[in-house]
Amino acid sequence: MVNGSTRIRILETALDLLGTRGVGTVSLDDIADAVGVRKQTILYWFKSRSGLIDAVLDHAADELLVVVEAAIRSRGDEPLDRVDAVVCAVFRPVVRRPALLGLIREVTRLDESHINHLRGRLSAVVDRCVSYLTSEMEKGRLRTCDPMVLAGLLYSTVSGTGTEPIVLETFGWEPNAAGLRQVRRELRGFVRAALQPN
Amino acid sequence: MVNGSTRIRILETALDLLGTRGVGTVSLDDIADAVGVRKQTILYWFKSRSGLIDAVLDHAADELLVVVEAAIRSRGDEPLDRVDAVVCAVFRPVVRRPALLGLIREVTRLDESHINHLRGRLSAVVDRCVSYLTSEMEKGRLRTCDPMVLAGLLYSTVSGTGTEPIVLETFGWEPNAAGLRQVRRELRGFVRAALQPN
DNA sequence: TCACGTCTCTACCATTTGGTAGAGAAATCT
DNA sequence: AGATTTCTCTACCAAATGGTAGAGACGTGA
Repeated sequence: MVNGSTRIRILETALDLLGTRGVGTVSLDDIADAVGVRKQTILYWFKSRSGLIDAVLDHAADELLVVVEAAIRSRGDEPLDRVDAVVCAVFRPVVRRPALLGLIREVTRLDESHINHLRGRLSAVVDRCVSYLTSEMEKGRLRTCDPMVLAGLLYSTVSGTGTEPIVLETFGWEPNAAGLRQVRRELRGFVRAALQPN
Repeated sequence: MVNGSTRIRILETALDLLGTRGVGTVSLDDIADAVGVRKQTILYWFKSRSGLIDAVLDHAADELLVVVEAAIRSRGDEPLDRVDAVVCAVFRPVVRRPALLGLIREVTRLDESHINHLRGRLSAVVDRCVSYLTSEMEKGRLRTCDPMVLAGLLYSTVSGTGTEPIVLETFGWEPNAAGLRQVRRELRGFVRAALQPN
């Protein structure tokens, strides 16, 4: 069944292009060229540019949810280890698929319908993370603070790390694998130090 | 002298639009409409769209440099207070001018020449921050870690906070002044905890 | 008054955009 | 074999884009 194959290729390519170059600067022709088909092939599989974007957002959400869900379930009882695992999980796309967090960030540029679409997909995991942080704080096993704000801060730190390579090069960061490993190491230390119960 | 007034209005408006909606999704006509002139008036003041963008980047860099420079010089000797002051300084545009950090983030979408342009403007402050962190770490007054990476992490945290409002609403953040104050409070606590010398 | 620089306008252009119409190849079903 | 569905193509369109050409309004100095 050749079915699906083209559709998937379009989705993957669109995710990469939209995520790295921005929703506004990528045309259907750009995506079609990268896939190796004509624009009309894209419009056969997706009813419009907007429909394609929704599908790509879904695709991105799926990819992110899988790794985060796995990380939430992993490891032992110690909350610092567990937070660490989730941070590493969200950090993984920074290395392997820089476009992913970039695309999610792009949601700010889209209209209400796309926003709600993505929000619906992500809210479950977010809620889970927040309520986990809450319960561990109540037990005194994490530094006490606002868990929603903390979760958001953690996310924007990781997300910024992956989506502003150019700005961060100004800080002297090396945009290669070794540099990213170094960043991840420091980030984990940073988060651990920040969450240590008082 | 009416001179300059129109030019400045274009710069300010362009900064807001480009920063909030993204470089790719804002046309000269959009900017002209917002200013209340015709597109050709913009092209009288700036030789092309690309020239306008460079000028806007300069404008943004100026605005950011002023507040950061002031913060670096401020307050006493205690490094945690000083870092706190700089974080607050960079956080201020998040509240008063959300477009500013958004625009700087957009540099990732631009081409080499714009990138180098902005980098040249920002590198001095960045260097200053990094060498300050280095010297305080050597004195054992901050938790020891890689100062370049730390500076970058701090920046991406603040920047993410200001440029991903939509994503962060998913975390339950309130996008109003009170909500932002709360975020800033937590952020400062987070940074302080993370930098405490061991 | 006249010339000149400043500032904004209307009118236009080539290119690119998202999207439509519909035909042709090829597999699949009956 | 004939009919139908799946998939990709060429050809086109109206709208929007960045940019050019050039004229008109306006004040200022000689």
